[in-house]
Amino acid sequence: MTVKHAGIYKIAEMAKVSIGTVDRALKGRPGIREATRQRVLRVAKKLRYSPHPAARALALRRASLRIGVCIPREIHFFYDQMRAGIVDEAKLVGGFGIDIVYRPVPSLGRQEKDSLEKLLATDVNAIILTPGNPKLVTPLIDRAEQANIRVVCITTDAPASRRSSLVSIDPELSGKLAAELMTKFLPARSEVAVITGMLATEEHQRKADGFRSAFTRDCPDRSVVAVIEGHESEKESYRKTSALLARHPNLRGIYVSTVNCLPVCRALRDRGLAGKIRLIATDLFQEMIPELENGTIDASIYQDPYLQGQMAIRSLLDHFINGTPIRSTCYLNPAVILRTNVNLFREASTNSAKFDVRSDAARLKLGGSR
Amino acid sequence: MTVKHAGIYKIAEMAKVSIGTVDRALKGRPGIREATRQRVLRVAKKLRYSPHPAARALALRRASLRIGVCIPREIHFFYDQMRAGIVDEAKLVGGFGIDIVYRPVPSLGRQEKDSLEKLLATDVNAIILTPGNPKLVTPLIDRAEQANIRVVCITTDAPASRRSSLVSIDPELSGKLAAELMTKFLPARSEVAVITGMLATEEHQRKADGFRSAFTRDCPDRSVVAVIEGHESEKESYRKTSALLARHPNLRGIYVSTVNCLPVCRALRDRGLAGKIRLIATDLFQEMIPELENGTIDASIYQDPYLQGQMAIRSLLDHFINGTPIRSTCYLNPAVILRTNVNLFREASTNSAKFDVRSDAARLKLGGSR
DNA sequence: CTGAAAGCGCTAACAA
DNA sequence: TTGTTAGCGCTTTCAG
Repeated sequence: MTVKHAGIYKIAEMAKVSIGTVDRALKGRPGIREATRQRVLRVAKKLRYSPHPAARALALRRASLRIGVCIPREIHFFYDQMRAGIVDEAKLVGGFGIDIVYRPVPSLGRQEKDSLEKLLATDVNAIILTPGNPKLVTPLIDRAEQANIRVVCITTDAPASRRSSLVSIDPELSGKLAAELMTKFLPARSEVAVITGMLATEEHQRKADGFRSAFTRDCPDRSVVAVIEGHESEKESYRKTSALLARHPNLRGIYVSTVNCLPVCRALRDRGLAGKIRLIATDLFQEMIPELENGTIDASIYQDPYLQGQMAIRSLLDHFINGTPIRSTCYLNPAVILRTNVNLFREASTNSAKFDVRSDAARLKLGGSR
Repeated sequence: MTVKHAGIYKIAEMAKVSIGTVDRALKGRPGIREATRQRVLRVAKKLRYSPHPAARALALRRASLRIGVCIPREIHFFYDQMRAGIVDEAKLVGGFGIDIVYRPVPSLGRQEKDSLEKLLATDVNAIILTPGNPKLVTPLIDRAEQANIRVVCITTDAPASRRSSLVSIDPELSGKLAAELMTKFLPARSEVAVITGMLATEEHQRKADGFRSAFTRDCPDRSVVAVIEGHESEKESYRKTSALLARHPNLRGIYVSTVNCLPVCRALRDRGLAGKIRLIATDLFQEMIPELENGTIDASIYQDPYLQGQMAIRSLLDHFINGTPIRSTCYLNPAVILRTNVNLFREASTNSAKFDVRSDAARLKLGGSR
């Protein structure tokens, strides 16, 4: 049976006060005697009161929920998707009065502190951010949470902070998934290599570890003959890959755990090894698509930034609107992209990459200005 | 710059009428002179009027959007997920006043006409359904659409009808995806077989076709030596699989394109072939998990009924709330499930299967009864 | 400290 | 055919 949801009038009636007082009690506003507040709260609890979102949205002229978004602008193909996910999801329930306050940083970790500080001054209710420099922002995150601002980390984490939630792909799982595919692609006794960014980055380290542990698990003939750091440099990656190929003529597979797979493709092609060595890449952008289609890249482990953006907003909405507690970590399933299904991804539709930044920024103001 | 959203008062002012008249014009209600209506509508269009959802939800006592759901109860593991996706998604924006009217059929195609007819009598704004018997329900779907009720088909289609939208996995793509994985798992010159339900079902036929065409594409040494119909019967599937294995000692891979993979696993195990023959299955349910973990099943192509349910609701919400036109078909990406990531799926969390049907039904009444 | 009352944008019943 | 008005449940201001 449906619970007859009581409103503040009902509470007022039962507590023998006016709705003004009820509101004061509920919102923790001053100007009410402690005893009265307790009484009202007790009644509210008994009635299982929860505010009617539509009524709130209507009464508040301004948006009832302001979410600050502090994510990088670069790398575009990745963060544009993330932003689109955030905006789309917010737009869906825009009528509730949700404001997205978009304060990007130029790239991961740059000007993070600044941006975050500005955001904190905007009286947002929540913040979505990609910590690029966890140590630096942890104090700010903690300060936000203390000020009752929910912080959701996305894609990258600030593990030592008090952030309310993390939405991301488990890097270890990414690595393991790549490894499982690789083992299924290759016969026993195969040599493979990992190409990463730099192992000092925790995420890269964990991907590499995940890959190695899963690849060599219960099959000691398999070996990871090299873990190479490309430092996100095209040149360096190309050079090191070429050297790797020369050094290991028996190499049968490569796992590129960063976004930097194109130089690897090039190196393979230049040595006539494209399609002969199994290549598992990471994420997806336009230039990768032909490589998937021509078979140079066998598969890609996709982080789905769009989905991550959506999920971050969703958990926030569910929390603020329905009172659901936020899950402290939400590990998403990495998608496996193959030649067959690459066209189903947003990155493959030509227009998805086109963003008119100005009009997009305008659209970001969602329901707050009605 | 943010568009200053005009309300009905503004329209009334500009058109020199009262808000009552504006409402009549906008809603197509009677009791208004045609000339006036045109004038009002013109003004509204110029002002790019769109109603404030929160205000509507508040003013309407009853839900502003009623969505009828006519999906099967069986097979539980599949349709329970779909229902959960629908309910969760609706709940997220529950405050808008969204009612889900749940009118299940016992199983796919059974009592469909009846259920649908009852639903049509409930004055819903939209219907989500899984046509099990397309020919039979097409007239009903058309009738609904004519009565301005949006019909969204989910998982299965009624292609000849006027349904507004289809949310599903492209069966052909499923087959192709399985084939691509299979080719990567196996050396050249491998023999494989397909086990399906019955080829008379269009979906099964298309999966099998997709698989065959992708598997034999640009590699004529590969061959699909058999396509077997299990007719969703455990016994028949087991028997036929065993016979298949006896008949084709060189068989290297099997693609099970229906949910009926357990008898195949059993047959493989009984002949000592588990883990030696590559097995690609379809969908996911609890009993499959150990088979994935022990390596009998190498991969599964997952339709994600939960996501499909979500998407169906989303497109409806986006349409009714924001006025977005409904995409006539929405093909989702089938997830690839491997041993590594199986635990990330809802089916793998033990409690996900537990539904208290009664309380769940109660919870279905979402925002309408406040 | 508490109560009363005026909206927020829209719907729908009732007057004119 | 058109206009007026009373809410929907909540926020907020202004009086007591």
